[in-house]
This record gives sequence, structure tokens and C-alpha cells, in this order.
Amino acid sequence: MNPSRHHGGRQCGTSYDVAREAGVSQSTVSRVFRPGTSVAPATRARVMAAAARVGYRPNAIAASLITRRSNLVAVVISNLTNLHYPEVLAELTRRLSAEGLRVLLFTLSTESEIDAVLDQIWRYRVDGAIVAARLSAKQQAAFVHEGVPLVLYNRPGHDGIASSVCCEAASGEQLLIDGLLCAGRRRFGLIAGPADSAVGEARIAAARARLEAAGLLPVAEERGDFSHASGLAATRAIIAAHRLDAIVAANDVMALGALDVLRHEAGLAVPADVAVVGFDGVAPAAWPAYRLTTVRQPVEAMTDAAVRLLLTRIAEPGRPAEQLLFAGALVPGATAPLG
Amino acid sequence: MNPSRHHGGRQCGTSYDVAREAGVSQSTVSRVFRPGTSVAPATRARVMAAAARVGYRPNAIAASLITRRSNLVAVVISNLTNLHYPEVLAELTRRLSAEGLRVLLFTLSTESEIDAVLDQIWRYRVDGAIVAARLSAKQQAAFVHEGVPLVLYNRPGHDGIASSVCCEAASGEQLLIDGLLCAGRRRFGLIAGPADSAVGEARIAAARARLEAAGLLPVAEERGDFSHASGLAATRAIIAAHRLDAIVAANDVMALGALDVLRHEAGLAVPADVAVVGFDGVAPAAWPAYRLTTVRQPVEAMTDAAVRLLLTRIAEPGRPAEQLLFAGALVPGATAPLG
DNA sequence: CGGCCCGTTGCATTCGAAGTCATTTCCTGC
DNA sequence: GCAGGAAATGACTTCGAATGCAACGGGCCG
Repeated sequence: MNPSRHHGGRQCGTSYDVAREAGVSQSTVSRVFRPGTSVAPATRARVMAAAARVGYRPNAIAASLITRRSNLVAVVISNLTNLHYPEVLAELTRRLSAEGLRVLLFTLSTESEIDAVLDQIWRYRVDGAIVAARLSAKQQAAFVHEGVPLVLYNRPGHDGIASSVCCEAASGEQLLIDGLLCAGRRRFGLIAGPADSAVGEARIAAARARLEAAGLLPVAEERGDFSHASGLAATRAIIAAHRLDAIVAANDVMALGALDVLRHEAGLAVPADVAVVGFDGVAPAAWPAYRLTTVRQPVEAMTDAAVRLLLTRIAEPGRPAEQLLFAGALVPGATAPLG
Repeated sequence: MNPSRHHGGRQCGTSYDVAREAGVSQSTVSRVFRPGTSVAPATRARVMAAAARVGYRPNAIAASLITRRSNLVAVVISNLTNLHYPEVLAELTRRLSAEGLRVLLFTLSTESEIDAVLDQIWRYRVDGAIVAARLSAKQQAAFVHEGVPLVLYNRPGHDGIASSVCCEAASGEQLLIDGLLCAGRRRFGLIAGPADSAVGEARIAAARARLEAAGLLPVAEERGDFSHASGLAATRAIIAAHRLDAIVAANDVMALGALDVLRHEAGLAVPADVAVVGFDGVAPAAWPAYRLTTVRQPVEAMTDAAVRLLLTRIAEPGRPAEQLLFAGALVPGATAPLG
């Protein structure tokens, strides 16, 4: 029926080759390699031996075609350079592997690539997707339309179409801001993220809200893009024009940039002159050179939840979307006196 | 023939649905979606319209089965937490996407997982693999046997079986060590990587060789695992027992750990008391808090070469393996006076 | 006006495994 | 010794697109 051709490069045999070699049918070979099927021990042994002889490897592509399960999960990450995301990616990959799912990785250099990425996602018939990138309502709806379970990571789910896992900003910022206020800080500078970043906006909005609750307005505000360089630039701009006693950055990497400018360019003492706080809990923030006071996202719990949400939606496509919120944990550090 | 069933969740139509809708054969639909085939403009338009109506998406899985090209490339990275690798991964993904290839990502928590990963790689019939993890000779040979083009990233190719792209250690370490020697440093401490890391060993061996050429032996040696924490530990151990004037670390992250201990625990001045050098050129090394003197791997050139090597081996499977070496570029920094 | 050639198109087959259904085998209990 | 049933196995179909080959049609040239 299906003897393996030897055209060009060598290739591993098919289930038909194994079947012929073992003197059984292809169905039996298939059953041997599929858990939960009943095959006589003797037959199984014969098939395994034959498979070893011909170097048989089940073809996941062929299996996907008929089972309509590719065991692939698309993971979309917008900026891997953000230091926080490699950690997320590593955790996601680890957990997905443990569940027998493979990761099809997409990274975005610019947000405009997203439509091309989605097209590829549809083509590969992934079983689901975990997206840490901005998706419009229309794009989120496309996942429903294509029947691909979607979990958003640290991005808001539009109209409850998609499931999502987020680290809630309010309580974390509250801890930071209230601490600073208690310690007597009054002149705050804010370093926001890009305007189109929901997490960034949420954090800065939360910070601003706490200040307002205390009857204060930020003395200065600048926008960065979450990068260290933008943290440097924003801080230079702020301190050139204003006298501050606290800087609140939308993420750790910009906060580290702020620290660098304050200490190494402005000659200011942290936290004596100016306190600095961030958000994320990236590894370098904890290094002795910085010891940044920040809020750490519970990456383990969040990635675990993301995978779990995805699995349940794969298992039960009809299931309604869930939005999970996680609270960050205060990491005291040494860059802010927290009353 | 093949009308789309509506079992359970909605799914997008097949080429047969489009064919029926457009009044053409399935072959024609296939041709419309495949570049380099000849279809009458009018027909193409009809098919495109029909495809839009039924929401057709070419099924890459089905196409892979018959073409024997999955357009998937396995990327295996051993420790994403190493700060250098996220950058490599981002570049690789970007370049592979540009070539129409998708990334199947595998990360390793422990080296023992590698065999399970290889098994998955065979099953998915990837077109090629880029591996930044330790592979035994046997494992490398398996790629040849399975007919999967392999490019090793910063790992030595065994017996020229596999292609590889490496950042050569000798010239970089020479620049660093000779500079330190010129500046009068004589009492060196080395922080090596794990014994099974080829790059780590190569760098430390190169450093030692330069010292020997100058008639010196390292005063102290410790081993880390490339992590910041291990850099801290190694440095504590070294300075507790010896008086040094230079520390050479096998990578930047450990060097940053060394800096942290020297400055914030030991109260030593860098570079006045002790100079520190690393290797890689990771982003935080250039931040004002550190300004580490190091050698930067040419990530752009290396990833570009890795992808290019892979593409040519995919195109011409018979082609012999190539080993490419790249030289790192000195990043002067402020942690070492380079004579 | 006929023949030829090329651009289009359809038919039929193929890729490799999974699973349905029918058949065989063997064991059990009466 | 035979009916009943469970386990094991095989024949056959299916998933969705790509492609070799044959057929068709139109334009061009002689």
C-alpha cells in the first residue's frame, strides 16, 4: 500500500512499513502508539520491535489532520526585550510541555504584524492561543469565529469574549503610593508606558487615583515605552523641570533607568532625595546595585492559570470566558521608604 | 465530496467548500492560494470571493502532509533566564518569520529533557532545527539520521556533522586579559560556567591561556552556573580567601553579580581595587549602574548566519555542514582599565 | 481555414495516521 | 459442549490540500 519511498534524503518509516515488518495491520500499529487502546502484549512487543528496526516515528502532522487536534498552542509576545516576558515565556513553555502541548512562538517587532501572525495561527489550526499583545475587539472576535480558544495575558479581554489572566494594578500601586505618602513624599513624578498599553495605563491610573485620594496631583508626567532607555530619557526630562521626592514608573525596567539617572547623572540620593518604585519584579530589580522597591507579578500563578484556563476551554469550547485577576506582592527593596 | 461538517464548534471551510461555492474544482482553489501557479485572473477573483464568503483558511497541516514541508523550525534553548538568550530568540524568530518559517519553541529546565524534546522534533517533521543547548555526538547524529538540518548556536558541532554558529572566545578574552595586564593587573580570579558548558569552558580556557602567556596563573577559580546568584556566591568565595585585582567571569550576568558583591558587600572600589570583565554584551551590563567592560556577541550577524545556514541546508540537504565563527566586539565600559 | 501551442482547468491520486465497524479468537459459565 | 461476551485485530474510510497528467479552449501563424 504505502511502502516508504527512498527519494532523496532518508526518512523514517511510516506506520505501514512497521505493519508490514511486524506482520500486522496499520490499524494495529496505530493502536500500539496510542494510549488507552487495547493490544495484546505479544503483538505490542512485535510492533515495537519492528518500529525500532525501521526507525518509526509517529507523524504528528498526519495525526493532527485526522484528529483535528494539532497539540499546538500559539504563544504571541509583543516585546521579548521587556525582561519580564522571557520569564513568562519560559514558564508558559514549561507548563504547556507538561500538558503535552507544543509552543508555536510568535514575536512582534511592531504591532502591525499582528494580522499576519493571526493568519498564520489560523493556518496551523492551533488548539489554542495565549496572547501577550494588544488585540482589538475585532481581532479577539476572530478567535471566537475561528473556534480557537484564546487566553490573554496581562491584557484586558474585550466584552468577555476572551479569557484573560491579569495582574491587577490597583492594589499594588496602592501599596507603593500609600507607603510613599506615609513616608512623607509629596512631589511625585510619573513615568507612564506607551498610551496604547493597557497594563501601563492601568498602573499609572491607579497611582494617580491614590494620589488624588490624598489630595495630590503628580508634579510631572512623562511617557516611555517600557525600555530602559526610555526610562533614562523620561527621568532626565522630569528632573530637569521639576523638583521631586518620588518617581513612580509603570514598569521595573524604566524604574531602573530612573535610578540610573538619579544616581549617576543627577547625583541625587535614593531614597533620601528621591524615592523610586516600579512594577513587575524582574530579576535585575532585586540585584544589589538596585534593590528596587516594586510589586512582583505572581508569574508562576499567572502562567499556571493561563494554561489551565486554556486547557479547560480546549476541552469545553462552549464554556464562557473567564477573567482572572491576580494581586502582585510588595517587594520592599531599598529605593523607597515605605511608611 | 468534502462538504464541511458542522459538528460542534464552527470551523472554517475547506478548499472543497470554496470550490463548490466558486463553481471550480478543488485543484483550482489550491492553485489560487499557491504562488507561482497559473490561474486566469477572472477565476482567481471568483475563488477569492468565494473563499472570503466561506471564511476559508488554507490548512497548513494538510499542506505539510503532502508537500513534506512543515515550514516549522524547532528552536531549542536551554536557559531562557540567561538574559542573553531572549535577545537571541527574538532575533531568530524575527528572521525565521521573514523567511516564511514558523518557530516551534522548546525550552529546557534540565538537560535531561533533551531526549523528550528530540522525540517531539521528529514527530512534528520540522524542516530544520536551531539548537542552543548541549547535544551529544549521538544526538547530533540523530538529526542526520532523521534528515533534519541542524544548526547549533554557540555550541560546538561534533565532527562537523552539524552546522554551527559560534562566537569565538579567544580573541575576545585576549582583548580583555591583555588590556587588564597592560593596566598592571596581576592577581586574577576566574569565575567559570558549568563544567558541561562548552562556551563557558572555552572562555575561561582562553583567559587562562592569555594569563599563562604572560607567565601568570589565576589566583583563584570558582564555578558558577551563569546565573546572577552564582556570580554572587563565586565572588564571595573568591574574595574571602584571596586578594585580587581582577575578576574574569565567563558571562556578563555572573560579572554583574561580582560587581554587586565587590561594591555592596565588600566595599571595594571598581576598578580601582578590583577590575571586572564579562562576556556577552547583555543589555543590563551597559546600564549606568554597571557599565561593565565586556565583549559583545554580534547577535544580529550570528542569528542571521544561523538562519541562512539553516535555509541552505534545507534547500540542499546534501550540502556539507559549515562551522562559522564570529568575533565579539570589545565594549569598553568602566569596570576595567584597559591599558 | 487548419494546425499548433500554450495557458487553464479538472480528475484522480497521494501524504500518514486514526478510528469505525466487522470479524475473529478465546475464555467463561452453565 | 455450546452460547455469550470480551478482547484483539483487520479492512476501509477519512482528514484537506498539492500535483501529475490529461483534456480543453482560444489565439496565432501559415
